[in-house]
Amino acid sequence: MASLDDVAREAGVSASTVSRAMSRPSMVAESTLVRVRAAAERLGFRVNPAARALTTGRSGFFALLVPDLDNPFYAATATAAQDLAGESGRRVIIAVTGGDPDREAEALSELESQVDGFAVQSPVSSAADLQEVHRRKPVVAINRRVPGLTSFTVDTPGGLGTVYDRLVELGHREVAYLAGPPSSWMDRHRRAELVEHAARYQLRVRVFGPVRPAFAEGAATAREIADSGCTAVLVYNSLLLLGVMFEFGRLGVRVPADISVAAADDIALADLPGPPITAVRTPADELGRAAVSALTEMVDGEPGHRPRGRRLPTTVRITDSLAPPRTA
Amino acid sequence: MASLDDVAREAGVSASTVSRAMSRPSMVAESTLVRVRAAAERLGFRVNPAARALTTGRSGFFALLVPDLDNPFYAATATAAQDLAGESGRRVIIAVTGGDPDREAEALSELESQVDGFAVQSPVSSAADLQEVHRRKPVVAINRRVPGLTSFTVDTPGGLGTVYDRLVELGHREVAYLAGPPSSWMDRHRRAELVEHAARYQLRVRVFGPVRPAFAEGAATAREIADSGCTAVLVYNSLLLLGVMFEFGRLGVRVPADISVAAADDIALADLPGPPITAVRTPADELGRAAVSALTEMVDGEPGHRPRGRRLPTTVRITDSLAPPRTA
DNA sequence: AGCGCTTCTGCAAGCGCTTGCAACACCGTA
DNA sequence: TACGGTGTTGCAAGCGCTTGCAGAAGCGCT
Repeated sequence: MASLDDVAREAGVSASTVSRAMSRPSMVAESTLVRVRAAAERLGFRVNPAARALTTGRSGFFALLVPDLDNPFYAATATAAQDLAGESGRRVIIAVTGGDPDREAEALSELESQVDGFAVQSPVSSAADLQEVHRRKPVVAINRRVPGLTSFTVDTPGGLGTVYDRLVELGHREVAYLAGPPSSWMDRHRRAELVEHAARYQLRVRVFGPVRPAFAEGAATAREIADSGCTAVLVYNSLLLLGVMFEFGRLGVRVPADISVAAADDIALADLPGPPITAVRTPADELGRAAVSALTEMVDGEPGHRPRGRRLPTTVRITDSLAPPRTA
Repeated sequence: MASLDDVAREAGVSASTVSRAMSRPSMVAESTLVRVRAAAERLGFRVNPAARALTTGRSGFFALLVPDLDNPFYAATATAAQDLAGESGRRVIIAVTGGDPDREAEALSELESQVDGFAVQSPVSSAADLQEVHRRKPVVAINRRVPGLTSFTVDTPGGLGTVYDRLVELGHREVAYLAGPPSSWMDRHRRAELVEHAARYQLRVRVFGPVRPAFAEGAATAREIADSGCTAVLVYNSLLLLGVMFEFGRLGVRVPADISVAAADDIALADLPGPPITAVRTPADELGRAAVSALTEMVDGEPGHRPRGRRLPTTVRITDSLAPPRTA
């Protein structure tokens, strides 16, 4: 593999000039630039990122920690993050933590010297630990608000509020909530919202789960929900809801005639044929992009600067998957 | 961040000794080792991978190129690959290519200097291009046999054969195949198998799709399949099949009374409640592990060595999702 | 002609680590 | 006692790049 020196020799200039031609072309005379580029081309030269990282202290990597990859929500975030990072010539290293605090901590410490910043999706570490890392490398939190860190969340509770309202309006009194993983900050948040609403409107809420947010888990819980007498069910995420509905189909439970359904995200529901399903649309990709762009800002901007976090708004799609309760 | 030198000073030895204590402890006297380790601990020292990469030419990264992350099959491969790589202290960089030859080529060339080897899942590049890269960095192919490269595939066609046999035995004459993405070598392979079987048994096969292997796409095609008069349907992957069955449920099409179903992988079907579904179980995780272990072998072993590829066997689960055709 | 500028380039040090080589101590053996 | 090992350590070079500094041109001005 050709090195800077090889190119320098080939182009008849010094290595420094080649280096500058590569990373700060504006510092180099047009004519030299052309010569250097030609030489580089001829030799098939590519800068060695490890060497560059060594001198600059920047690796060109961001790390994205995700609980798992099976969840399409995370997959979407990851994909979007990669794409945006690519635009500034960076890569995103995805580390799967399984939602396990130990693995998350391990990934953080292990990657600390290899990346320029962290985006932690649904972090399970303590705020203190995250802040600690943040003292050395930019850290942004996704899907959970962490004091002291730039955080991006989604206003799912707000969106769900709209759904509850509609349910109340339709006359539902007995509503099921199928909960996601207990480690999820988001899920806890939503349940709090639920309880509050319940109190306000004299809804009775029955919580099912918690479960892994997987299709099969949804399917496995469907019967229990159907038998519970609840006239509507809200589900932690769309994949789970598909599982639930899948099983409803097999059990002969009709939506919405027998039971109303809604999900807290929209990912897997997006292109479904037939009558649309009530969902709180959560911009997973935007979450990924926001995180990367915040990291980029921190790395490229002046040292102390910490971009503002945001709570991304959701849009709620109310459809005929919500109907008056059977007995009403 | 503490460096080797800092530790050396702290422990009262030379930097070389610290280096050896870190990477080849057996070369260092027990007593020194203890001292060095204590010093390192005290200073919170971690070796700088970029610096190490610079001298050794090894980054400790493998790259895994996948078409997309939404497909649970790929997600499973990726997760397994990461886990195994972790055992030898390596990381897997996941690059999403979208199944696009250009992006695949770009990822290959961009990552070439940053990783110790490539695992390319369902490669779409030409064999020549892949071999070219392989001349400089180990490359293993997953899900496609590439001459000159260690390749790992799954014997899905073989498994499907068993399913066909069973269908014929049950009296089916008109079978649907819902095809996956046209870029998929595997899919082409399966269709070839299908045609061959069809000829041999006087089956009539109707191909639907190709479609993206996503739940919604399956659901979208379900009606067409149901209306086609086929008495059985084989589906490219399990996620698609779930989509199909989901819609069947809504359409009132009963499985297996109205139509028999089977899928070419088992991922999303695994923990489903209720009567199991006929599937060719494809060991996605094993694929990921095999690839990583081959790469490891090439990197750690002697230069010219190229591990043998394998075609992983599938196990077929025949269940009551296959039944005699309605009209039979 | 001489001055201060700006623009471009090269020198050389250094990023943090690995590793071939040589130095040294210490051992058992001849 | 002298010798070849063996085991342990340090020296120093070097991996490929970046960057502060200073020198060399070239410029428009007075």
